[in-house]
Amino acid sequence: MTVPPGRRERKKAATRQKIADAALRLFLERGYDAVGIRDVAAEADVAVTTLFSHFASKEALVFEQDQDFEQRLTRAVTGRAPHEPLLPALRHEIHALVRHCSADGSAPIWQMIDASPDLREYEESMRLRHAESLATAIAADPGRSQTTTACRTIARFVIDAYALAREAADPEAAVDEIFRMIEAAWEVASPSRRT
Amino acid sequence: MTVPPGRRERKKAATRQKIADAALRLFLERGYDAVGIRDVAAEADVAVTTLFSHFASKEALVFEQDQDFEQRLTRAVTGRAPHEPLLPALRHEIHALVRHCSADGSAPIWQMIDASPDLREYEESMRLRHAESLATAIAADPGRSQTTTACRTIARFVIDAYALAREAADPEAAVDEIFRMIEAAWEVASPSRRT
DNA sequence: ACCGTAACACTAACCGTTAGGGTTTAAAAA
DNA sequence: TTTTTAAACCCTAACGGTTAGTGTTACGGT
Repeated sequence: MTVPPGRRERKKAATRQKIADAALRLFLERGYDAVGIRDVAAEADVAVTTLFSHFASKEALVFEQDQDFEQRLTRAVTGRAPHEPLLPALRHEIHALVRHCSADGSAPIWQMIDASPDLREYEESMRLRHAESLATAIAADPGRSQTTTACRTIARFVIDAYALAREAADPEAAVDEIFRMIEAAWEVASPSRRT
Repeated sequence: MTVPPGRRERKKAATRQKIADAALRLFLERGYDAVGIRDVAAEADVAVTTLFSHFASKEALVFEQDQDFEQRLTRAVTGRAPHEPLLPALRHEIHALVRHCSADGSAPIWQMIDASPDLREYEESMRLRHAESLATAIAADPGRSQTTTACRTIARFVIDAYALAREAADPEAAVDEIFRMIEAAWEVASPSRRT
């Protein structure tokens, strides 16, 4: 699996990128709704069926770069220092993600997403999937004694923090505010510390 | 507005009901995906355009009875006894809602929903809307000093409780467990009580 | 050199949804 | 009552995302 990728895989990746680039360009130029799948395919000079073999849906074209969101979250859990507490690590990661989406040169993209109900809905159900894998990561954390339900709950709360902070007037402050609430929730879910 | 509804409105309501009934019958018989909009319209003996003048989408046909979900939540907040605490009232309501969906004769419906990604996605974005109006209701509660962000956060958490409990092995116990966490989160969001 | 198959193309369709335009009929205005 | 308005309905046709069916090309392993 670590062999240098052959010409075939490179071509495939190039095609995928070509499609994603064409899509993003057209979407930003004319607006998401005003661009059809057939337009994107034509711009990228591929067949419609090819486009759909690379992307599962029109919405997926927009969230192409966002696959690492899930990884970053789970790694914030699994890849942290031995005795580093869980929630501050997650808070730090959410901070970074919020900053990445609001300050970056990717601002017009998020503007477009916020303007389209389809895209917002798609994003939300992405987040739900992310919450599930985050819950799994949390549940697998060594030395935990929380129930499965508690882990899934906290995972959802963390995803909520991201979603709510993005819409807040001061996103960074909102992350901190919500995480204070999450920490409290996490505390009472720990059967280890009795009052 | 309290006048007896005229013939016109009665006919309209009857048509709507006829469509909803036909849809549910076909969906349960053949499965949601296997039934097309044109099938439903034919079964209800109306035109496709008529169907869409009563229901915004195919998914909406399934959640027809579920419009009061939103109202029940906001009323649990706005319509409770003067000094009754907020969260126990919400917990009680969520308990009722969870019971209603899992025990009832509506079990096959929820089975169908859980089996269809489209329907799950639709439900989730419904819940988001519900969370928003719940947040508004909470923010409008007299004697509150929480921030807008805190109110929206708690509203989301409550909706999460519903969603997570429905998927848990013991839904009722899950509601209680999650609400313990929500209560803790709500506590730290209150600037009124200093440690 | 050869074969299996992954990547891509083309056509044609399916399905949810909407626009356009027309008919009936309940209800409000005259 | 008569007239007028408009809501509810119907039909046809289409649009746009998505998929099935069927080939064709060319890379990669043998």
